[in-house]
Amino acid sequence: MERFQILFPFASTRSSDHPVSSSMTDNSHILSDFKADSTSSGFLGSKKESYHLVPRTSSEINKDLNSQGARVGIGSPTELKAAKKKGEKKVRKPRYAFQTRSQVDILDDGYRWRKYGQKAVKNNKFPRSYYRCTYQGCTVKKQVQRLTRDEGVVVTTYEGMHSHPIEKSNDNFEHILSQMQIYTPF
DNA sequence: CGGATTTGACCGGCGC
DNA sequence: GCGCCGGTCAAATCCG
Repeated sequence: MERFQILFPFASTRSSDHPVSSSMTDNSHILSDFKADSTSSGFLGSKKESYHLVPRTSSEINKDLNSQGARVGIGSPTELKAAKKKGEKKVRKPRYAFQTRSQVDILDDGYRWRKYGQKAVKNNKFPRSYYRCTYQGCTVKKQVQRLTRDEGVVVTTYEGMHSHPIEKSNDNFEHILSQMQIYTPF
């Protein structure tokens, strides 16, 4: 349960013919940016929430980069303290943050999302968008935010796990393949 | 007409 | 206790 890659077989734009191109080469600096920001940016750190990044050795980071591009796993319990209804949801929800180089904010992962909010973020000129999975009974949420520092980078934070099948018809192999190319520089 | 967005209001937690 | 801030709600609006 500590490997979250399965959450994200593919991430891409739905209708664009060309994948998220851009450079997978400067991932290294993306990661370091991420870390640097965590000290002062509004996204991480700051207050309580403290999504502290899992400590990694540089070699591990390298492995990650090799496997999939920048990915940051975060296991910070967002404990919702008050079980508002009947004391059912005191479950801590780990959040998982991903960084992706993309021109567009909407990364379609195969699930259906309904936007339920948008807020301006401090220290960031771009707004953050809040989405909820529309599958009945599914409470998975995600936030999407673009970095001011590098507007080519989109940070997606997932909260919760899907316990249902993907809603999209994934029979479009060509599409999937084109998505996979993103992660395979060779 | 029904479902998804938009957008300002609202709310709870935390720091001062 | 008050005000800021991040997150959510919900009414109005949009769009197929």
